[in-house]
Amino acid sequence: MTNADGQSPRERYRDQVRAEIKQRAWEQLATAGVPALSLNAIAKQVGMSGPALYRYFASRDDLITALIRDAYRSLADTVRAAFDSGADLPGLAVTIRDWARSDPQRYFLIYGTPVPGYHAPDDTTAISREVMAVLLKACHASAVDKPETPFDKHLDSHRDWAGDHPATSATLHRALAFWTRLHGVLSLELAGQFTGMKFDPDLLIADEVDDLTTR
Amino acid sequence: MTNADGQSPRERYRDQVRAEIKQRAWEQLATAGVPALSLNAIAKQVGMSGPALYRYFASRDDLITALIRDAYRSLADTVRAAFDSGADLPGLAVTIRDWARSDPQRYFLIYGTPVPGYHAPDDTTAISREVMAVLLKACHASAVDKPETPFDKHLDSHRDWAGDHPATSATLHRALAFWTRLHGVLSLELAGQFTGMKFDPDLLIADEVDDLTTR
DNA sequence: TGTACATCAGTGAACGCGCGTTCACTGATGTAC
DNA sequence: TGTACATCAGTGAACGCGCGTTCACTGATGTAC
Repeated sequence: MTNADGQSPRERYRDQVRAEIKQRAWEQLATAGVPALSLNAIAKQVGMSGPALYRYFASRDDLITALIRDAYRSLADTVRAAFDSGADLPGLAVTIRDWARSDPQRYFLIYGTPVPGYHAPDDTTAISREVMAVLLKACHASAVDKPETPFDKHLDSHRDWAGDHPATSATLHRALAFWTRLHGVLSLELAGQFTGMKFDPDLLIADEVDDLTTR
Repeated sequence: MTNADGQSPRERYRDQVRAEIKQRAWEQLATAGVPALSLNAIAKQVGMSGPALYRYFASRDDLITALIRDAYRSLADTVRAAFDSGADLPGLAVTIRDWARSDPQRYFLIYGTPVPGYHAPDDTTAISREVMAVLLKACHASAVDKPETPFDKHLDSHRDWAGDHPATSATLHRALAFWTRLHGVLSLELAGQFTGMKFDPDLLIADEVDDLTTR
């Protein structure tokens, strides 16, 4: 028997349990970080025995991979939704910052310290490009006349990477700088590196993004 | 008996062994990351039994703390040395990037994903301020006329943090932006986020720093 | 210079722990006639 | 609608592992007279 979703009850149940496992995993991640993520601990929180988890995830790595994928997906959806409802670059910056602050460890799962040897699944780079595509559109919209820099010329010869986007070097440049500047402030903020410095990171981000589209 | 250093032979030996332990720890860190850092594995590499390490470090956390301290110290010394031999902001950027690339995990030990709950020792913030002090000096030297932004005004009321440095808001602002911009590009580069994008991160950094002191 | 003692580096055995994972099995849920 | 069978979620016991850490002890190195 299949219901309206085209899913059998068993499939629905599976998805629900998978979701709950991931939910608990996120909680554990938020409070103790990746290294402390333990399958047995998660199982206990979900209310079942350790081995039962293996019905839903093939291994610990498999679970983490799923979390990474979800993190990317969530970020891409958030950014796209913001853009679609008319957010400009400063707006996108605020959106991304809010998203990151709502779960710092999720942000770091994507952009944090890489584990030597570990390679993220291929499809995450596709989602990553998806985010960049939105940024490119937003940067295209906020065009501004600026003198060309050597880096612009450098991008000129490597533009293929952006795919089918009709992006000028200046647009590419702006998208890259938006990304790196935002990440620079945001990751240091989330890591607590600004503690005691008594300034509002939000204003610095606003200034950095503003500098990109004006001046 | 004490020698010219004011150290007894035993003290000298202790320091040497401590240094070798840390050396092996760095190697392990570089190839497997913090979570995989194991006292027993290090001991084996140094050529002694596991428990012997406890003569030199009180615990695993104690060793990691020492590594963090050394990382900060190394960065501060490197930056100061570069500045003292006349490096300007672009030069400092290159110096820091080289330092980071020579041992990415060391960089991430300082600026990477924070472990929830763990707090770095207090004196590291002092070393951190030391680095910032050099940046402030370098930024002071490369003064440039720019229109005042809202963030400049914001810094105006929180300037105390810089300590005794005679820094204007604009200088503070430039030092902060230098730090966050450099970290933004550098950390994404080291994390491999630019893979396949076919541009030279070095040029982006140069451009970002250049934008700070000109234009 | 030689002897008695104290210091301290390093060993090997052991403890307890929690981890990821496998396996044989039970019992409930769905499917086919 | 009822029965026979297949599917599959979940359990409990068990395995092997490597971890950090403690402890009692040995043997070498330094110190004091």
